[in-house]
Amino acid sequence: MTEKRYKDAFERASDERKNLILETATKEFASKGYEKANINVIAKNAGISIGLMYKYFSTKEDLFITCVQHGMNILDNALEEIMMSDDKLLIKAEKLIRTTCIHSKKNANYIRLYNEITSERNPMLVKTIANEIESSISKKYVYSISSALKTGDVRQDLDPRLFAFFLDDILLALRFSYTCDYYKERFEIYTGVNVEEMDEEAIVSQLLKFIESAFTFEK
Amino acid sequence: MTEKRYKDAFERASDERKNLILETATKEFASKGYEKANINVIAKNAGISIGLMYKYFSTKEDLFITCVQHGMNILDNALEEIMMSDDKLLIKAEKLIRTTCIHSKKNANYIRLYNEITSERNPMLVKTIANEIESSISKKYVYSISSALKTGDVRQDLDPRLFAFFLDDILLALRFSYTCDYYKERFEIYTGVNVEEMDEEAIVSQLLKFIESAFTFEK
Amino acid sequence: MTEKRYKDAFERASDERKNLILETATKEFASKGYEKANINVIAKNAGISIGLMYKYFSTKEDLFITCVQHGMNILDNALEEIMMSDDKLLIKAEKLIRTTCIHSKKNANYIRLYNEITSERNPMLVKTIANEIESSISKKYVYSISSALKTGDVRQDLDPRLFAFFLDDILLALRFSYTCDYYKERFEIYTGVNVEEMDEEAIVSQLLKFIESAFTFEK
Amino acid sequence: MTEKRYKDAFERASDERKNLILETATKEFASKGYEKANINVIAKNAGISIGLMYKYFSTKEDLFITCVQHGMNILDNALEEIMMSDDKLLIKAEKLIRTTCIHSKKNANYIRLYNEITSERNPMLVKTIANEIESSISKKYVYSISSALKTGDVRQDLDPRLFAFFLDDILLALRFSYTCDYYKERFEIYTGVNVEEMDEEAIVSQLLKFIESAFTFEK
DNA sequence: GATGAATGAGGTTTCATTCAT
DNA sequence: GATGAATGAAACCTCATTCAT
Repeated sequence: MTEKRYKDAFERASDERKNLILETATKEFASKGYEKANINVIAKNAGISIGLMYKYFSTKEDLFITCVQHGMNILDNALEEIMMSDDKLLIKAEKLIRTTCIHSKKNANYIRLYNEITSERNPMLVKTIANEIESSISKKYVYSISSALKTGDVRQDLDPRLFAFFLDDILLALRFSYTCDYYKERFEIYTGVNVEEMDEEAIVSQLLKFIESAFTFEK
Repeated sequence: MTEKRYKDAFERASDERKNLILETATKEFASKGYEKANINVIAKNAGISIGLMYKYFSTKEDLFITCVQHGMNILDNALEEIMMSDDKLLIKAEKLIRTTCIHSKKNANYIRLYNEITSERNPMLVKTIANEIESSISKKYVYSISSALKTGDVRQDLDPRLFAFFLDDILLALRFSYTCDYYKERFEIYTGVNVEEMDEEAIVSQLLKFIESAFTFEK
Repeated sequence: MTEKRYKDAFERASDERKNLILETATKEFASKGYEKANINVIAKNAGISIGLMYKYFSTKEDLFITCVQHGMNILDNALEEIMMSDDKLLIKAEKLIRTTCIHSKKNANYIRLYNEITSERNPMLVKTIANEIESSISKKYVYSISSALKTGDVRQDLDPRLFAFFLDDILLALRFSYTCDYYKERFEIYTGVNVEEMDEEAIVSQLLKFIESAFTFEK
Repeated sequence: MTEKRYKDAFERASDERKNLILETATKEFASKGYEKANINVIAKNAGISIGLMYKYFSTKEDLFITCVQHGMNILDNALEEIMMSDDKLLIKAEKLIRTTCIHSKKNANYIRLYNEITSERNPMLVKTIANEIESSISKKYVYSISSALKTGDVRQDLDPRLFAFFLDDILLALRFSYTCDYYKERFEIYTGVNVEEMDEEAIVSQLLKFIESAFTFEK
């Protein structure tokens, strides 16, 4: 489903090499940003020649996109299990929040790439990437909420798609708050505490309250 | 309070010129991104020489920051009135949502700059900017929620700062959904409808439900 | 005799202003070098507008040359008295050395300009400046040595002009050693001591020996 | 011992190319001066792209310093043989003078760079370069004079380091007189004759007299 | 498959000088 | 006499991409 942006030669490379290249590139893109990241530097740090790099990826953009897709898969797998379970919505929500926190800390660089993509201007590219990244997750959200609607576990006057959207807005901001300098500072400004020093339980419990009420209350 | 990033010469320029420069620059930054924006092009489009541009701003970065600050002031003013009123929290929330929608459409380019800043890597700069942008708004939120806490208008077990944070997360995503290509696509993926074609009332009413419940429900 | 490189308007300015401009400019040229010195900065530091600066001097070069000429006059006056006295050559030499040391410390910036001129590439300009600077001094040297030749105070087989040249070579190096970073370091490398910390008497006495022998010994 | 200012890639280039680049650059620096020299022009004249130039040298400054070091090595080699011989001091002196004249004519551009360095303002850089250039030569001088002191070939009351300094002052001025416009003019003003047309023997014999006396005479 | 030398367009920034007021 | 806003050419340096080996 996701369009591949690497050449066949990359597929033929050893897993070790593939991972090394992707990790090295992700690190560079995450720390410098797309424009300032340097493909020649990435190649050197990954221990391959620039020529070989271009045997693997046609352009800088393709390398970047491949990194993004790779990160997206990791996130998707982490959520897959949670969302496909038979748990009630609020149980899922709690798992979702905890997983979001843990995953964001562990895969900080991929989240940073995600934020980077977010300000990309190439409309065609953006459309493609957004679909690759968001479709899968949004479907899981909407599916779970719709199921809860049918079982009467949530208020009946909610629009599942918009509520899924609002929910993800908060989780998205949380992810960025754990990983991107600007959002980290924003988090501290709002809460008065540095994310890294904040008690994770406080976030979980408060956010759970916020969501639980939002989804279940009905006048 | 916000540190100025323009030179005295810029202050001495006519209001007309100041606005033209800021608007031209904002347009360029918003459409190309910081790195790809071209100062020479901005100067030409603003009808001044590049030399004069550098009499007004020491660096490309300073010009960018000044644009961001300018956009932030506009947003801040728009919210000032709402947040400082005596309205109850939910009335404020409704006004807030509507204003966010309207303002985002009208000042799309400034919101785009905001998103751009968000992926900046210079930690010092980011810290400064984040404070300039977020402090004022966050204080308004927290103040309003805290007031509502005292008057008993909202549930007593909420943490005003975290709830303010969650609230702004959604409004932030909404702003970006109106203005940035990636978020536009994301919005459509979630809701099935293009933001520009969506009935604004649907957003307002659903988001209001979401917020109202989140803030007022208590087991 | 020295061609003036300032405009009439400069002459009409008050002495205070003239001195301030020349000193400010000399300082800038001495510390940054001709190319990197900034006329706009000089004007600002001298408390006049750049427009007025150009009413006083047609070009940056003219301002520079005027500074050089000014410094040269100061040096020339310091030597005038010594060289025109009736003292014997070696007495003159001693006074010359001492004066060179003192003057160099006091007028460091002018000496630095002198060194700067020395690497100028405009052949016409160089010719003019060299004549303005060197003619007067060289004549004094040659005259003094020639006199000493006639009175039999020095060896009869010396060429007064070449010996004057050799003598000035050393004094020139001494001047630069007191004022220019490179020559300061060179001095320390040769002598093992920083010029500023060296006992001036050591220099005087050794150089006097050097010169005395050179001029008076004959097989 | 001298710190290298070129990148590894430069070392890997062919000797022919290395020489061509250094000579082309030296020519440009010598004729225009450091500031006005144009790297793009140097690259073009050396027949390589500007990009490759920057693969060889990180900055304009590094290219310049490398040229200076290269010139210094040539000079150092020329003096090595003379100074390390068993000749008596005055024999060495004669060879030194002749070699200085010949070398200066043949390597005029390198001497010009030397003069250029002399007015550099970066104190750190100047210190480094001065040591790279002067240490080797000064040691040779001081060693030779000290030896002569022990064998009783020179006056016993001289300070070998200061006398070495005075000696080099004159040779330095001679080098510049052969190569730099300003010093050429100065030479002519002092001697009445253009350096290029002057009988080299006159210089050698007079300077030898000057030095011989200075070093051997004792009251 | 793998290398890395080579390219060159393009962008930020500086500053001497002009000129209308 | 005095101002300072305005100009714009020019230079250093970066880096994605190619291609011969």
